[in-house]
Amino acid sequence: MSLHLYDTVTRSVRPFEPLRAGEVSMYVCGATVQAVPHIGHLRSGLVFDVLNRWFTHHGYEVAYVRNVTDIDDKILRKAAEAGRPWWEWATTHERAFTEAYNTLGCLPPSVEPRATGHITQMISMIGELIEKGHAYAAAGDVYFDVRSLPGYGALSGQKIDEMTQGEGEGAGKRDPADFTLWKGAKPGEPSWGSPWGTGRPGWHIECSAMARTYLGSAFDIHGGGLDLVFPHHENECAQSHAAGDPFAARWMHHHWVTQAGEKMSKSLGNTLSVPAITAHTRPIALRYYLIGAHYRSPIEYSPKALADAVTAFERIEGLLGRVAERVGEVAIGELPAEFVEAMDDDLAVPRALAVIHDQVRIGNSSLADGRPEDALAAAGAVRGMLAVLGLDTRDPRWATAAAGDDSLHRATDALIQALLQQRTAARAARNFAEADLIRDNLAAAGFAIEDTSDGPVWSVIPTN
RNA sequence: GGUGGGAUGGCCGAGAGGCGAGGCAACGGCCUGCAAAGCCGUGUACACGGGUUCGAAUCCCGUUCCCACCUCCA
Repeated sequence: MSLHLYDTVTRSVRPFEPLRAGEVSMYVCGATVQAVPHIGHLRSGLVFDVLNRWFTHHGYEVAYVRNVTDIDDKILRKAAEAGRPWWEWATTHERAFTEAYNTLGCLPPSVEPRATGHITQMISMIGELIEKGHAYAAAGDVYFDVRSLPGYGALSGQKIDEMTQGEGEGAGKRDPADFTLWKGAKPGEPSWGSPWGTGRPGWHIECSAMARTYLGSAFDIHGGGLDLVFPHHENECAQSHAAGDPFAARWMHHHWVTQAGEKMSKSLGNTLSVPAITAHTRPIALRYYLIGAHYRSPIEYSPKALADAVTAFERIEGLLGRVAERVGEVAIGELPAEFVEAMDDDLAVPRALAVIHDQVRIGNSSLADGRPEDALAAAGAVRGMLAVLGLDTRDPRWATAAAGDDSLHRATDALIQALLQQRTAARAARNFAEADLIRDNLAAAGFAIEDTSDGPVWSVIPTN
């Protein structure tokens, strides 16, 4: 089966066919940089990172745009509360997001355009909308005329007359459902010049303008969190269609991270930052955890679930380490067919992980049964699968101080081998008290010892 | 009020008419001086009530409960 992906518009999984052969264009709504990121935000980055990697695996040239909303009401308000310039506030938090994405191994997008860098494009698009009769200026603001576009509401399944309300009052608004394209300047707020007076852009127009700038009027995929379907994506879609752009060929939305059944969000105060977790859990294991559920299912966060995931990942690492130690270098191998099939089926990562664990068991059995070549093959497949998910333990980005430095490793190994020789001698003399003392001392220092049929093997105990 | 998504064994989490995904935990066994790791084995799970069917966790009808979006939100 070829690559199939779920499309929010048709509410079904359908084959993926790129607009241009061999290329994928993808626009993802990134962060509004008003606060530090929590693991829910990172899940978003992770979902599209895995998709991006999978496209690359299929040989596509991917144009991946993830925007940064660096001007909005909350940024202005929070910066003011903190007594800091809004641009500094935005930059500080953008940096925090970048760091968190990097920590979890997200490959950087092709471009990360900022809203404030594209005011010109937004103004010209708003001009087009007014010209075409889909927008109107009123009292320094410009609104999109929702009733002027017949298909409005198709993406989210909303009907204008059955909605609770629009985005709120607004002086010259014709319909409560109309939304703001341009906000007239208020004293003390940043503003830019425009044909309708000084002001700043509304939220939705930035994505329409930036998607067009980088991906053209038509592109393959538009993605984001489920909560963006309405109003954000509905409105983007409306603007771009009204301006004459075919816009996104399909839409993908991921679920979020919940705690006690509720969505993790700033306003609920049930937020968990990335540093708060990486203080006790290795980033690669956190990535394994956050990637492990299907992207359209919620992840119910709990420390227990995270700890279980860490243990499960250590099982995978265990095989890789064991084979490397006892057989030899594990190269990145071919992907098993079932793995490819799972990934092609709307990114069924849970099933893909099951394939990894099956191979881990095969590898371990092979090792136990004395079939090193089979073990090496299984480990290679495992490494290949991990690599495509961004979980390759050998990728330099995950390197830790202990494992990353070759000379340090050699020195450590020499010391430990000397101790292990003493222990082996003690065991041969059936002096188990001494043998166990050596093992206990090494454990206290952070090294695990395993007695295998090939002799003792040491490893660093992960600090999570 | 409108629109979506859910409820799966002790826990997490897939699946979507027949063959018990996978992980974690537990228990038994093998291996081991003891460990650790690993391997083998052990579960009659699908919110509830009806129905369709040779067969339903999966389809249909009804019920209960939960969550989200319709205001900013990944």
